[in-house]
Amino acid sequence: MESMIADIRSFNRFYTNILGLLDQSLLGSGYSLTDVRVMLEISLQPFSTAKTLIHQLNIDPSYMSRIIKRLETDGLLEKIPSELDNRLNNLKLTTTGEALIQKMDAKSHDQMKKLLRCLSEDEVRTVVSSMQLIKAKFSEAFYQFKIRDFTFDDIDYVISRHKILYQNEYRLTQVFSDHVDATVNAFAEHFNPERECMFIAEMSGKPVGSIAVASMDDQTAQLRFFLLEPKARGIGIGKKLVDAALLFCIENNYTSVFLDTFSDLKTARYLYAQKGFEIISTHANESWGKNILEERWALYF
Amino acid sequence: MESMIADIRSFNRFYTNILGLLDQSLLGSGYSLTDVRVMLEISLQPFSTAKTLIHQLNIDPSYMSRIIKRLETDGLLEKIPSELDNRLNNLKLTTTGEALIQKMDAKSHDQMKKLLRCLSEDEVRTVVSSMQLIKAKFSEAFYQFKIRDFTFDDIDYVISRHKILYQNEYRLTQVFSDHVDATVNAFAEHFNPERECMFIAEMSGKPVGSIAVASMDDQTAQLRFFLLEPKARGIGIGKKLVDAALLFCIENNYTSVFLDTFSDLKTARYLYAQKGFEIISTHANESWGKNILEERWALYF
DNA sequence: GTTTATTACTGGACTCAGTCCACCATTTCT
DNA sequence: AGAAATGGTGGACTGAGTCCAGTAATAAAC
Repeated sequence: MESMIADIRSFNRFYTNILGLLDQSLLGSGYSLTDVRVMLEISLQPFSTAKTLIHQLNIDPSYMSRIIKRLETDGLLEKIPSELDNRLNNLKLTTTGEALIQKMDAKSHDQMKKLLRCLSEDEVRTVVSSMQLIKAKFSEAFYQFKIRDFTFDDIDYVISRHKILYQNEYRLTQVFSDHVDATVNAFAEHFNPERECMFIAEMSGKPVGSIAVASMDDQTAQLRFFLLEPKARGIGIGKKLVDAALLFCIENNYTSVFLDTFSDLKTARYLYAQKGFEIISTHANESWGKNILEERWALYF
Repeated sequence: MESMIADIRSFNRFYTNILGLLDQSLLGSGYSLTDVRVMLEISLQPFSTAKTLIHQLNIDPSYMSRIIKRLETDGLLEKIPSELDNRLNNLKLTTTGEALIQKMDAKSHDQMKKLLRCLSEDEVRTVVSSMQLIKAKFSEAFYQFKIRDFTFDDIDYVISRHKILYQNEYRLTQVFSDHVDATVNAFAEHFNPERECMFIAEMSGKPVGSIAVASMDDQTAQLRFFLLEPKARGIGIGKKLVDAALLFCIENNYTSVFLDTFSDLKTARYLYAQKGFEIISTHANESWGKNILEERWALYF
């Protein structure tokens, strides 16, 4: 065991060097790693506020204020005063900002591609699966998360976090809040344990996410209330939640599942696409906030 | 391929966080990561000079000067004026300095151990082997390795690195150093290119390892001077060196090969056993250091 | 054997990233 | 309504690291 720990520490030193070399791609852009992380986060979740970024990226509030100010004067992002709370400013990259992020992302992607040019596709595949194993085990070691059935005590969590996270991240209106209140409560009230389910993701004993399967008819299920706390993102929990829900659908002989989401939720949309979902209809919904493009995704087993 | 690159980059972001958390073990020590890297390097290679550190760790000369000065006034290292060149100062950690490094190393080790406590030994084993795979493939991608015949210019490298590495890693005495000096020089002097060979492993053009085949008689060869720099370990180069040496033995009609090693060299011993070597005799040798159990391994074709 | 160039190192002045603290405006709690 | 909490901001500061201009010692050139 001792020698394995030494091996892991040796890998850490090795990988520190690798990451150091890779970070040099940002050099010369005039923006620090932190600046880029901020822009990336805003790009992934438009209508973030300074607050959410401070927590997600673990940056000093004062420093964040300065970064945002600088990026704003550089024309890379714009502040949109929140209608719900005058202290808040929703943040959104300008087209210039998006373009810069895209350019950096492409550059970093190319750099990695170039690095891997001397490895065969099969070799890269083994590397990727090794990385996934490490990520999974380390997430487990660091955070201890699990997915469990919900209890009625979780309803409050699901409602309040849904409201807060969506409001903060996507600047949705009170109409959306009321909608969440109503639908979650209705779901819980008419809950049919034979045909429906709700799962809660826990990280170190605290709920950090949710997903539900609601029965539409004998053949058709709907995924609902899919939520993941920012701090729990990017370690495969979202995927596991969706997997658990889809497994439930298959086991219960549903032949199709659909879900409603909107175009800003990029990570979630990527996950749906990966699972085989396809967009079957879209429509603008202005009552939940400005410029919301609702989408209905469906998957047929 | 594109999505695999995305996966790798996702792993990089994840692992950046992990490493960030781990680095916090240094916090509160009053020394920066750079300070520690400097001390570690001096600890591994005593009598380094500022010059060598500047190149090895890629630190600004002026900054290095300041770091050294600070560590000196803190009583962690001492400057020993070089007798050959008055501009040079040889650097050596004081016992306080060594103790500090040891303490930090132990702390870092414990931290990792604690982190892994919720994983089974088997799980850790899979993590370690995944890491080794990544290290091997990335090393291949980042650095270019090759194994080549030695030239007489390599003799100095083989002697000096043998001394330094064995002294650092196994606390061997001056007697061992002298022995290396004598045997390597003797080998080079009486070198018979028809029946003997020495291979050098190179990483990005710099020697990182060696192995030699010495002729004992028509039938019997001896493996000698097997060495691999720490940074080049764990990526299959040692195996390649031994393979090259054994191939040479077979091609030159030797019927047996033997080698002398000692019981502390666990990784090397594992490699020998894998190749079919067996221990044919052991004896304690106290003149090279404390508690050295010498072993003679042999392989018959 | 003196001049010139190079090397190893050093100190001053500076930049840049990030932190700490005090403060304001707004919102929430009671 | 008043107290407490929240989101955000600017001033002053620290600490890491860089740039440049030296100095002393050594090596090379003529």
